[in-house]
Amino acid sequence: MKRVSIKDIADAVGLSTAAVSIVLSGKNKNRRVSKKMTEKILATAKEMNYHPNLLAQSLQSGKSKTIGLLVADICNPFFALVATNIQSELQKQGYAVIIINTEENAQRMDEAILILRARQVDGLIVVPTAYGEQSIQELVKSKIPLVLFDRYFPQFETSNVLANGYKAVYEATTQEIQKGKKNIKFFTYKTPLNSIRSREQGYITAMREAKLDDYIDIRSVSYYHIDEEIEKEIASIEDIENQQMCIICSSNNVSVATLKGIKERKVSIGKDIDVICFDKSEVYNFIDGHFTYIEQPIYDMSVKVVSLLMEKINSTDDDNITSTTQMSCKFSYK
Amino acid sequence: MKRVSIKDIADAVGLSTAAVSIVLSGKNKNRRVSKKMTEKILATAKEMNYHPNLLAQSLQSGKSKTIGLLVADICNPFFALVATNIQSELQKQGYAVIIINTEENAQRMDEAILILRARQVDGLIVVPTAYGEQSIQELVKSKIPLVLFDRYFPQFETSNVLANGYKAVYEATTQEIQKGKKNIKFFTYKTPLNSIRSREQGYITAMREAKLDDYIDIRSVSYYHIDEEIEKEIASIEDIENQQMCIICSSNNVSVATLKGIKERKVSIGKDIDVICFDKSEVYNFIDGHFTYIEQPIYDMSVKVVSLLMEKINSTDDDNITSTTQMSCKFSYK
DNA sequence: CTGAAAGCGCTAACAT
DNA sequence: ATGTTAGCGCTTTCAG
Repeated sequence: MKRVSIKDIADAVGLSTAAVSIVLSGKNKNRRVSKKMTEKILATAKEMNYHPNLLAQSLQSGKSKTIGLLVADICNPFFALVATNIQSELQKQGYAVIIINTEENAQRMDEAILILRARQVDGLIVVPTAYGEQSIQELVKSKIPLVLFDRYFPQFETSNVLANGYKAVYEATTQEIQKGKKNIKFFTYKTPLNSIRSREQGYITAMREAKLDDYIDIRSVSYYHIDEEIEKEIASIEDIENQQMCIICSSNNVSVATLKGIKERKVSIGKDIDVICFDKSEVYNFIDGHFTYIEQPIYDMSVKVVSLLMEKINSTDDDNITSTTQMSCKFSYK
Repeated sequence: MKRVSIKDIADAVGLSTAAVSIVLSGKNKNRRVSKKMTEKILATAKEMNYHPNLLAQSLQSGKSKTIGLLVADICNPFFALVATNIQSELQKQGYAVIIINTEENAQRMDEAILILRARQVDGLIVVPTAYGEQSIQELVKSKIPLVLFDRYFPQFETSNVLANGYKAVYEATTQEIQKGKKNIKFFTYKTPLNSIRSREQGYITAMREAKLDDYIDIRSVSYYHIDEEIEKEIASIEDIENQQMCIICSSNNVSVATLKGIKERKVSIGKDIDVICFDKSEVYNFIDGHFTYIEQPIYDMSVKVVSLLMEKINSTDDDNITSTTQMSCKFSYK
């Protein structure tokens, strides 16, 4: 069961490999090869069950038609959906995707970058991990087409696609304030990531603008124990049902943990307490009561990041214009 | 910013590309190259920031060190976790993974296979879609190293790794019967996939063995509307709280839909009604009451499928021994 | 209109 | 101990 190459076909039809290549790659617009021969080549190619070797094509063209996708945590449903969208979008354009899970670990990100560069990927989409500035700087210097997703480091000139979490949380907070709430807390986890931090800033700014500085209350737990620690935070709130309280959550895992914690307290969400969640989750269907959640435009963001990357890959000159696209979140009510 | 090749280094140190290749690929055990030169090569390689081109290596070796992973539905948390495990396992062995989501669509599976073969993948792990027997047959004929995961077609000689859903559901059903339950229903969706069907068989067999043929009640809904239709089924059950009923679910999406449906009915799970779920889900944390769920050994299955594939890839002769590994599920109680 | 030859980066086999 | 050569499969000159 030997692989059949262009040479085998050339031998079979009695032409050169060049002629066969031209025909099979559809570059015979200008009739370099006669119609008769074209047909014969096509026929024997089919007959011999020819399949082009993309590796060989890549080696000669210098383009692997492969994109590397580095994701911080592929089991997070948000990133899982993003990865799916990106993959399907790139596939349409003839690109394959190698996805690597960096597990929020800068060292694993370094390894992954090495692996992908060795494989001559044409570009990279990266959800950087915390403390990954080193690797990102390397990538920037290397001039490889690169777009960051969800997070970025302002000190480097990269192109970035993100949801505007600042604005979303700012608006959510303001809305609560206008409803008359004052006791508004922000639940988050400890991280330097600007995606999360800017959501926090949205909260702080809204509170300050409303002169509610004294009410600002940010509970920040360890990333590795979000569930337990968030639940502990909630358990520790006294008289929770009579506080006219609102809890704003900085991320999907914090949201789920918060909902779980509140469930234990037997308070009615939307009546005794307001909650504003980040990202959509299947568990919302199992919550009694009503609340607002902030949805990132996952599909649009995925499409955007791919189109940006394609622009970079296809731009001949290396002006390398960078841009940061902030996309608006949507509010939903459950 | 040209890529530096082995030739550049050869020129720099004044040796042949072959010498450089031997040193850089660590094949200098037998001192082909002098110690002095070895060091010089290593040094200039580092200095010139050399990185090997795996594409070129692949072309010449005929091994791409890449595995294709076809998954029927990557957004299903079960497969998401499987994909993550497989990827990380293969990465340890120096393989990259190209994951393609076939969306339970046989045609997309065909396309994916073409793409992956063109890229010369060394092997394939496939979660076949329903009605995908054609493509699987092609793959079998092609002799490319292949292992199926979660589902298979008995008519083809493939190696398969699956959870023993038959046994799990058989035991679960039997357990319920021993508890004195008779009114045991099986909720599933319409599909020819043997993974799901064999779970159903486990239910049927257990019921028959207990002479409960008359109680056999299988509700089978459309795959594309599991949520609505399952909920409708549950809504249609009269006097649900006094039936001493048990519902066994055939899959994770059916389980979640069932739990949701039951929630609407305000019956107490574990008291008024028993439920047995398939796969673990985050939503279980939000369910009041207690129930049993069946967990597939995801990690072990992932490791197994990788090791099987590696065996095939590394086996020189083409005896191509096929095997079906059925792994036991675990029962958990919530 | 067609074919020959070179070369992408690498390594295995064959010289020196 | 080191170099040379050929070739993996493909495309792109360039020369008929």
